[in-house]
Amino acid sequence: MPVSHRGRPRSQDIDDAVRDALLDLLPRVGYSGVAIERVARHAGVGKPAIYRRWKSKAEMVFALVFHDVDLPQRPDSGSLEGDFALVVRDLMFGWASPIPHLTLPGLIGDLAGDPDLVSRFAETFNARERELLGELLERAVRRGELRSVPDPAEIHMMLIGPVFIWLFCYGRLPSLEAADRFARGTAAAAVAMSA
Amino acid sequence: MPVSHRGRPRSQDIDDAVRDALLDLLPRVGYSGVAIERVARHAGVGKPAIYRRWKSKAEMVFALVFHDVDLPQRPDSGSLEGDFALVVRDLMFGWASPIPHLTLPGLIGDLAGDPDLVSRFAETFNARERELLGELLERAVRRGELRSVPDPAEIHMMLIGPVFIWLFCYGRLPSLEAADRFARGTAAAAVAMSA
Amino acid sequence: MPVSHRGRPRSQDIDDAVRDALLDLLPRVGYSGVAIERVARHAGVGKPAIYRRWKSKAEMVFALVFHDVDLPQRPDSGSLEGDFALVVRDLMFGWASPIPHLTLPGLIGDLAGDPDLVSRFAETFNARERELLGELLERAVRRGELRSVPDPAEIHMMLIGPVFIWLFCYGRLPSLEAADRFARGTAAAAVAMSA
Amino acid sequence: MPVSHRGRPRSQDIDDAVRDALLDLLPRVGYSGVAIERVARHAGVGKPAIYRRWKSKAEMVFALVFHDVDLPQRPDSGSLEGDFALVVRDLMFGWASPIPHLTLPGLIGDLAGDPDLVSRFAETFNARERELLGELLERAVRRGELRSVPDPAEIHMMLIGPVFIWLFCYGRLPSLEAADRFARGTAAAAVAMSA
DNA sequence: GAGTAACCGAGACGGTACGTCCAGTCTTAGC
DNA sequence: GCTAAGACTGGACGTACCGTCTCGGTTACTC
Repeated sequence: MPVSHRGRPRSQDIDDAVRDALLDLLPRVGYSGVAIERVARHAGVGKPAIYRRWKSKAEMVFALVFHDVDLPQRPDSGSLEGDFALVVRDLMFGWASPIPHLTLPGLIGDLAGDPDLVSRFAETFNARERELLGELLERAVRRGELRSVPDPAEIHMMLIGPVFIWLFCYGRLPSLEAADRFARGTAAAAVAMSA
Repeated sequence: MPVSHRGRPRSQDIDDAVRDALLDLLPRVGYSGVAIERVARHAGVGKPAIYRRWKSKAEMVFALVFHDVDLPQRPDSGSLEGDFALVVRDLMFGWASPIPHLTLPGLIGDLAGDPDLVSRFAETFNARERELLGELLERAVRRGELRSVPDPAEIHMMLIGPVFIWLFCYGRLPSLEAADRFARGTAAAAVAMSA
Repeated sequence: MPVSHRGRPRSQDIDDAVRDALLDLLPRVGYSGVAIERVARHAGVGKPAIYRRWKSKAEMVFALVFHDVDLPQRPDSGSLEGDFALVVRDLMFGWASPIPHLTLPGLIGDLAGDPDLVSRFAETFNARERELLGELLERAVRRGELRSVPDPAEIHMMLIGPVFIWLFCYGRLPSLEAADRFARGTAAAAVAMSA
Repeated sequence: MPVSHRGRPRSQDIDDAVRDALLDLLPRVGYSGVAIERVARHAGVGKPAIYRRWKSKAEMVFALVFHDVDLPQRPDSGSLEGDFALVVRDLMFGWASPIPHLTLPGLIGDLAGDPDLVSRFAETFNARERELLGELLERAVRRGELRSVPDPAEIHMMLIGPVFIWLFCYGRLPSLEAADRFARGTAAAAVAMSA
């Protein structure tokens, strides 16, 4: 059933132009170099058309860049440690690719000012990941590696936190060996936490 | 031997005024609300006097707020898990206090633009912490909990990463139980990684 | 016979609400502070309802404020000079009252863009005044002060022009003495122009 | 002795570019079509550079367009009426030329909001004209046409007022005959007012 | 007296312009 | 010779407003 609109409907063309402009600008000038005015100019669009859609740069970037990210399928590697290793590698390569690399830290820096956006970020951005983690942990329980399923959110933080720090506070990717060590360590941590 | 300067020496009064102004502004307006111009106005100082000392807001905040942070003494709790628990609690309460809480994510967001600052941040900010962690891990080796000392930097990331995510991506402090679970998990991870 | 309309007739309530809103806003914010949107908001009415009635702010203000101005009765003072003195005083006090004072110069400034409105303004706003002036001049002819009746429009301009300049370019009312001097001078001018 | 400046001096290039842009835009789009933003864009200059120089559009237009207007020399025509006729014709053609024609009414409309600008406008714009009128009236006294010199400001208003009304309220130039009638009438008025 | 077509009011839209804040630079004077 | 202060330029901010368009609903003619 179509929703009834009260005034003039929004132009899809503008949505598209803004998205294109943003995805063009982000890798070239980084999150802090993206200004609403610049996006508007680049998209050939007025600023209020953007402010009508999103109430801040953070909101816009979140909606257009991070909202609908699809997570890769992760095959069963046969062990919790192997499964975690795949997750860590996906994270590393996902966040090291230009747009997330240039966007994530700035976006998180802007989250401070908008508690509502924080919760949506937490929910939307991580929900699918936690769901996948849940499945993965259940497999480990079935395998007998874990006694019970720990809170996937906590495992999630233990997996992404170190990668985030490494990338954005140390400015470099962890080595593959280090990544595998993380995976091994986190697998052991999961065991300890599920006891 | 003191270095000989050509020309007028910098005024210590200005350093002090700027530091005071910054520490007054940060908790009131947050990192993003701090503008060089505003700090200068608040401190009754010209902008070039600030730009002469630090080349950006990030640099200034880093130098004045994070550079000389002293870490608390951490007694030997008798076990690796207990030692980690103390570290995690210190982190939680340290980062949750107003200035770091309002400053860290924005500062990390700005690090992206300045690779040099990233390294200094990594070195300075974490060096002492890694040193303390090293001692703590050696104690664990002596106790027989660990076979060898893992890279303190990696353990450091595993401890601070999840806390960072929790605080700044989820917008809330972990519960004390969760913090202790982290400590237990990370202790197990250290064991696994030192094998 | 009333004209037959196809469709829904205009609501008188809206006309009234708009007039009230305009007359409330004008003295408070001045001509330039009156925006169609603001009038509409103040009147609790949609903008198109206003645009459907008048094609611009100037048109609306002209129609609602200046169209139906009634001129005061002017008794026969016994001499052309005395009659002119009354006209000048009426003008002075009329234009110095809040709404015309805040409205006239802005409205005239906007006339530039709308030649059609200029003519309606010239016709409507001044027609009655010219008519009264005509009577007054005829009285002067009958009295023998003038040989013939000069063009009332020209006399009109000579009476209102200096008052306009004084009020809106010099920003103050002429003194009563000056006003009387104007009247005496213009009476002499009328004599000279009717010769 | 050159005045000592404390900070960076203003760029003459910007003054020139803004003046050029304004004088290019005014005849093309009229006073109301001139926006600070548009002038800035046209001049390739930032808006604050304009706001630093003039606090409003009216101020800028007044300063750049009307401040330094030179009045034409007016030869002695041999009679007060003839002298007035020349003044009226100068006014007519001066104000009918594109820039004043498109600018004056809007500018006067904007004066309302700025009493300070009103006085400067009154002083600067009219001072020279009043001075010339003073000379002209003294000539008439010497000729014996006037007994004494009336207030040049009042004569000024009687000359420019009707022309203003004709041009900007009636939207057309007076005929030359009408202009001459004005001159004759105003000469008679001056006689009556100087008695 | 139901159908229909025109017109209505409200509100959201796209875009221009507003006036201000701030980043970063330049100029002059002082130490 | 470097410092300090102040004024400068221009990019970006977030908002008010303009004039238009879409929409559901009302009204008066038509059949």
